[in-house]
Amino acid sequence: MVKRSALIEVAEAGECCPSVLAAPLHADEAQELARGFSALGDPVRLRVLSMLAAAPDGEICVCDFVAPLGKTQGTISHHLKILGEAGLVHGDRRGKWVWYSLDRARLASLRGAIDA
Amino acid sequence: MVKRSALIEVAEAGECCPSVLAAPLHADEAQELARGFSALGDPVRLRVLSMLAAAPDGEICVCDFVAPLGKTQGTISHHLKILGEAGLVHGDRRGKWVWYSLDRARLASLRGAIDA
DNA sequence: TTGATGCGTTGATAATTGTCGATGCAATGA
DNA sequence: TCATTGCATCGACAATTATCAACGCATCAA
Repeated sequence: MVKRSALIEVAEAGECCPSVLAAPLHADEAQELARGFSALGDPVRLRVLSMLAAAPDGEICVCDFVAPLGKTQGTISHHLKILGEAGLVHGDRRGKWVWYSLDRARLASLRGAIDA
Repeated sequence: MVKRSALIEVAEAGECCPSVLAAPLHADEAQELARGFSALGDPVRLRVLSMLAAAPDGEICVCDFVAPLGKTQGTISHHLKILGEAGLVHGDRRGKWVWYSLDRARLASLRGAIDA
């Protein structure tokens, strides 16, 4: 797909961001949205997001999710990967640690899809 | 539930409806929210909701989902049940037909859970 | 260099889920 | 009454998923 200017992309917002309430969704649009909402459809991942939202510095390292969520490190890593693939979080490696932060714009995008 | 001013409702947001962004979610709150978002995490169900949102009369009978969505009647019924259990749709039987309608308040509630 | 620590990945397993075909039930009309 | 139609449910199956233990890799400190 050809990359165009940001302005044009914004002007095409109605085309790029499908909405559940605006008009009947096509199969591919629904597939894309469903991927996003599926990422929200797990209690562990919702708690990850809420912890990130409440973090004073806006970021939390993987090791600090383990104890509060009561899951093994491998499981936490698995959920962070799913959230990352959905564009909801981003990881930043600094030395031994990887700090994750919330992508509020992506969350707002999903919210917009079910907005009146 | 008593209706109060918007300011007070904002102040009490953490008590009445769990929010992902307000404060770290507890396991049971996350479980409840995850059930809602899981219902949104399937392309067929999203298309059901979008069809209902676009329906002129605000309701559609089960048989009218089958052809557009390309699924069997049993499968459609299955998805409608999941949406119903999540509180997102309601069915109303009239004679042989069951007419489903969208619960916009419930959808707004889920939207509010990921609202800034 | 060696040992320890944080993190991602892999393999395995149990549970859940999406789908279909078949069946059963209720309501309608002949 | 009987046949038909619309819908929910059941049984079965394949695919996905959540979880853990174990492993490998990278980084840091001694």
